[in-house]
Amino acid sequence: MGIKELARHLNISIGTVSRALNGHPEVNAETRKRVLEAAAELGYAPDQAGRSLRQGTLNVVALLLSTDLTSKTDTMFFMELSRGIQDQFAEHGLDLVIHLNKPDLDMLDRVKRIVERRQADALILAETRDNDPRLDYLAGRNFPFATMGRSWSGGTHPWMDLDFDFAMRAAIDRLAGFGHRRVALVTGDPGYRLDSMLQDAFRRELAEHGMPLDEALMIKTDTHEEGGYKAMTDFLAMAEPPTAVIFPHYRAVVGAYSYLSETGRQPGRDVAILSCSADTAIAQFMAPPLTCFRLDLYGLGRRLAQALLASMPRFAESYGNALIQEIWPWELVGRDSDGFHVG
Amino acid sequence: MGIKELARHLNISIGTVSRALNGHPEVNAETRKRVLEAAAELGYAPDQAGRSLRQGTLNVVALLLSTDLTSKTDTMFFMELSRGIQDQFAEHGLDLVIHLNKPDLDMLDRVKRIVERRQADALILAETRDNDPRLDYLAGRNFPFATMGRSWSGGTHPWMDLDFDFAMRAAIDRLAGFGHRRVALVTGDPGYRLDSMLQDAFRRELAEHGMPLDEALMIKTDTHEEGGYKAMTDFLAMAEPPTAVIFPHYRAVVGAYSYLSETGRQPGRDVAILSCSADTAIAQFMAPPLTCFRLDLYGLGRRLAQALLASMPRFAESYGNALIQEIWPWELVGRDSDGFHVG
DNA sequence: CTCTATTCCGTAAACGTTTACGACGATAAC
DNA sequence: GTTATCGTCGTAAACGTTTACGGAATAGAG
Repeated sequence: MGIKELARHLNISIGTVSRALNGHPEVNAETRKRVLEAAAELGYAPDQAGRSLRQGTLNVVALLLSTDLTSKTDTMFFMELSRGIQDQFAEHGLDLVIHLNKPDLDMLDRVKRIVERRQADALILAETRDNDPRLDYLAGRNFPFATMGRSWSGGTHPWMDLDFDFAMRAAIDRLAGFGHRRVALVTGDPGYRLDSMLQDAFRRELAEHGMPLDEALMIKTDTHEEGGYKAMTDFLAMAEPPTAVIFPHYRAVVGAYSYLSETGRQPGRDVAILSCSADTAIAQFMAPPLTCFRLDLYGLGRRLAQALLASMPRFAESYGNALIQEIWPWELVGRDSDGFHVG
Repeated sequence: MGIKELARHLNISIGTVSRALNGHPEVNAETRKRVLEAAAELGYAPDQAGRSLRQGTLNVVALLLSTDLTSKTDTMFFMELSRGIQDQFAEHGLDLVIHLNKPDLDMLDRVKRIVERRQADALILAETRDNDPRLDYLAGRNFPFATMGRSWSGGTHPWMDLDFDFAMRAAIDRLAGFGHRRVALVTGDPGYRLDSMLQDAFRRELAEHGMPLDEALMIKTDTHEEGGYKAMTDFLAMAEPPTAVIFPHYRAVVGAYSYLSETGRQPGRDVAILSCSADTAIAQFMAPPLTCFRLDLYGLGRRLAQALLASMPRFAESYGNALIQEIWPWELVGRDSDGFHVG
C-alpha cells in the first residue's frame, strides 16, 4: 500500500511513480496511465504524513470554533458559512476541518498547537475579541489566517464582515417610518467586536433620526433564548416600555417571543421585534415571521476562503496577491414581527 | 524550532530530547527539567507529520458530518454531541476534528481519503443509511470507527443510539391518556435507520393501544421547517384530520407551529403536537413550549467517544476491550404543546 | 580488584514521500 | 561521425520524529 509496493508492482522506480501521480510533465504518457490505473486498482493514496514531512504542506485548513457556539449563537450561521468555505477550498484540493475548543483562554493554546504541530496550512477564526492574543500570535508567526468579523484594529489580515452600520440604519429607518420613538437594543458582551459595533451604530442612528437615547433601553445580556426572555421581561416591567426592540442575535428573539406569548402579547402588534441577524430558515417560520436581513451565507463563506487563499503564498497568484477585507451588504426582509404603526 | 535545534541549544542529543518530552523513564530528572523548560521557552512542539510518520499515529479523530445537516436536522444536536466527544478525547491527548462533506456519494470518497491518507486515527459517522457502503469499507480496512445511531444490521462496530421504542411508547401512552385516537406521524426518508425505526415503533404502539392505523396519517417528508409546514397543511385539509401529530424531528415542529398560527389555530388547543427530539434549548421557548424528550447529549457524546476508544488497540485496555453498543434512555418532558383532552 | 547491574545517554535506522541530480538512449543538427 | 538536445527514468538525499541498540560511567556486590 506504500509507494514502494506500488513501484515494485509496476517494475519502475518510486520516483517515477511519484511524478506520475503528481502530474509532472517529464513522464511518459503510457507510464502515467499504467501508474494511475494501478494506484486506483490497489487503492493507493499518498500518506499525508510522508508528503507533509517532505514538502511542508498538509492541504488542510482549520476552522476554529468555540463550544460556546452551542449555547450562545446561531449554529446554522456557521454551518452555512462552513459549507461555502469547504466548497471553495475543495477547488484547490484543500480540506476544511473544524476544530472545536473550549472558549477563552484555552483557545490560544489550541491555536498554538495547530501552528506548532503544523496541523493545518492556514487557520480561520470565527469570533475575535478585544485585544485577541490569537491574532498577535498568528501574525507574529507569519501563519496564514483569516477571520470572520473584522478585528478591533482592522488588522492586516484578510477578513469578511457584515455591514452592521447599514443594518442598523435600515432597521431604525424602518421603525421610524412606523412612528416608533422608543427603540431598544439587546446585544451581547461588548467585548466582542460585533456587539460593540452594533451599540455604536445604534447610538449614531438614534441621533441621526432625532430619537432620544435612553441607556436603560440598551441591555447587554446573553445572546441565547434565556437572555432574550429576560430582556423582554425587563422592558415590559418598565414604567415606559419601548415600543420596538432590536435583537441582533436571532436566538434571543425566540426567548422574547416566548415571554410575549406567555403574557398574552403578540410580536408585531403589542411590540415591534426586529433582528439584525441573517435570515436563516427558521425566521420565516416564526409566528409571526421575523423581520431580519437576507444574506448569502454560502457566498460569504466562499469569499472568506478566497481571501485566505489570496494571503497564502502558494495560492496568492491566482487571487492577485491582494489583501482582501470586505464588508458584505445585506438586505432587510420586512415581515410581520414589526409591521405596525404606533401612536 | 526543530528537535535538532533544541538539542543543539541544550548540548544534548536529539534522542534524549525526544525521550524527555515523551516522558520516558530512562532520562535524568534534571535533564528532563532542562528540556521541558527550553521547549516551553523556545516554543517547540513536535511536528505532527514527523511523529505521525514514525509511529503511524496522529492523535486525531475525525467526525464526518454531511452538509445536509444545515438544512435537514437540528444542528444543535451535533454541536452538543461534539462537545462531549471532544472532552472525552482530550483526556487522552486526542483532538476531534469535524469534516464536512457533501452528502451521499461523495461521502464514501471522503471516508476513503481519510483512511488512505491517514488523516485520522479513527472515525465517527453521524448518519448511516441502509446498506451504507462506508461501514463495509471501514470494517474491511479494519479501521477503528463508531457511529451515532445503530446501523441496519446492528453491526460489530461500537455505536450509541437512542431508545426510540421507549419514546414512541411514552408518546402514544401520553396521547392516549388525553383521549386521542387519531394520531399522525411525520418522519423523514425511511432510508435512514432512524426514520425507519420510528415508523415501525409507531405502528406497533398504535396496535398495542388499540388505535386504528391510517396510512394517510404517516407522512414522509423533509425534516426541516418547510416539511413540517406542508405536513400540517395536508393534515388539516383532510376530511377527518388527526387530533395529535408526532414530529420526531424538531425543526419540522417549527413549520407546523407556523402553519397553525397562520390559520388562527394553536398547538396544544386545536391540535396536539409532540416531538421525539432531544430537548434542546429552543423547545421550552416555543409558544407554547414543546413536549419532547430530555437527554444528556453531552454525556452521550462522551460515551460515544469511550465506545470508540475501547475499540482502538492503543486504548482498549483502559476500557476493558469490550464492544460497546448502547441504547440511551431519555425522559418525556410534558409541556403545553399537547396538553389537552379531546372528546 | 573484578564482575555485574543500573542509570543515563548518543548513534543511527526507519517511517513514506518528493525532488534535485545525473544517466541513458534516441533523435536531430552540423 | 561528432555533438547537442530532448524525453524519460533511476538514485539518493531530505523532511522531523521515535526508538532499538549499544556504550560509558557509576555504583554495588563479592
